[in-house]
Amino acid sequence: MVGRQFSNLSASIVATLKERIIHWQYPPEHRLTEAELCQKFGVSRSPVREALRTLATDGFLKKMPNRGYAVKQYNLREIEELYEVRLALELFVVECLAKRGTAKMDDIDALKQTWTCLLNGSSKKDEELARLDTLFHETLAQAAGNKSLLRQLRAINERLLLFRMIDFGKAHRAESTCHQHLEILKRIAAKDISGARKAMQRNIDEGRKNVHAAIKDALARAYSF
Amino acid sequence: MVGRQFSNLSASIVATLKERIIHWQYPPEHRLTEAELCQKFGVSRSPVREALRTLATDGFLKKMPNRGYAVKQYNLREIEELYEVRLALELFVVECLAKRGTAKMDDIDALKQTWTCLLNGSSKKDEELARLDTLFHETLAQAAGNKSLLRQLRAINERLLLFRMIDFGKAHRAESTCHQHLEILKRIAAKDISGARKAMQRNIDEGRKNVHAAIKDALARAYSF
DNA sequence: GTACTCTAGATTGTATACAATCTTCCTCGT
DNA sequence: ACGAGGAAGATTGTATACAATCTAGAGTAC
Repeated sequence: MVGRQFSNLSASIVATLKERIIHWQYPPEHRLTEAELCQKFGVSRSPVREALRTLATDGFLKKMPNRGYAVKQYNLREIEELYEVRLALELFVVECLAKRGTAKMDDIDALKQTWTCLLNGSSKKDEELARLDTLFHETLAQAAGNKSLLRQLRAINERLLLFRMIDFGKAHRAESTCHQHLEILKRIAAKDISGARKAMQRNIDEGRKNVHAAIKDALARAYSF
Repeated sequence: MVGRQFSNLSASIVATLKERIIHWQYPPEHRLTEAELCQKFGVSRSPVREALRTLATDGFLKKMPNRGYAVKQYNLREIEELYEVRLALELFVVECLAKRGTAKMDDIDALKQTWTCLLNGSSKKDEELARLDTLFHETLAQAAGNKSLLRQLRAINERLLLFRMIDFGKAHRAESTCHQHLEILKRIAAKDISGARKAMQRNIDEGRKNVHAAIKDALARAYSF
């Protein structure tokens, strides 16, 4: 939270808690009550209530009637579902882009450059790589020009970040991701719709498979408190 | 709001306002302030605040900093975007169903029966038809077994209801909708993936086109106060 | 030992009061 | 006539108090 300022306490609390949840600083199913957070943040219940409500609708917390909120523990099935929604949206995105052809190609050229560099040695840290990967997919969505779709994709990616960060801990992932991303860009430029879709599907499916394993690691780690 | 009970005032206010907005009982861009709603509903600011916030994140209201909230007026582009997201999600749904084949076919058989009946004369009122159409698409999504996707689709459809109700005012739409829906079901049953996708695309595209015209009607009507 | 009841605490839902900020419009000076 | 400045009102953000409901655990009867 260094540097960033928020207009109200509620937004600040949302950002702080989201950050903590994404970095696994709470055990799964950890309970959060209004009173407790009021104390810790030194504010009244009003902003805390708003923050909890927001986090629940965003899928980071779940509400337990009369028992407060708890950090939502996604199970394998739910994560698969999120990946499926992502797949549905992103297949549509690459189809749009491949159809359209040359419009807005400057963004896409920039992506090509970034990921070519990444392939040629310039290694990055895990978290940075996860960030660039997210940026890749969101840039494509942005180029497709549908703000509503972009917003939904961002919401999903934010939730999946919890697991993707673990995924990118594996070094070998970096190289294959580069190849996959460049393949997607190539197919789009060539207006090869079905090829672009298949390339995107491969990319997302590999992520999904790796996350499968990563989740087990993560859960093991999380429960080892 | 007859019959339905809500656990808290906030939920009740959300439902009431949503209903009113969907039925065009507010002029576009109509402003809603906390104080005003407190008076009208006879409650305090706390539940009203929560309700307004919820409606804003659901896309029914937009927040204007320091100037309260206003009924969101969607422009053509934004509606197109919502239709695109719907298309992306629903193409994925029919692809899943067509791949899977026979599982969960009881739901789909029920749909086939409903829409065959509708084709053979049993005419319905506009609002009922819009409801059945929504149900058709949501049943397919449910059959695909992805709760997250279903939730997103519902959120989108709820917003589009504002325009779809006008669309279904046209009588000729009913018959062609029946044919399209039955075609989709047939292709799914035949495991014809690309055929099912195309049929779904035709169905959604026709809706989109009609809504284009409907919006102009709606806006003309709404602004004629 | 088990099941039932009742109470104390926990927790949220709602109302209200106060503070801070922004908007708007009026006034005053040029 | 026109723009700057300021004051009153509108509006939200935050804190706090009270009410209602649910949970959980202790104690008791059998």
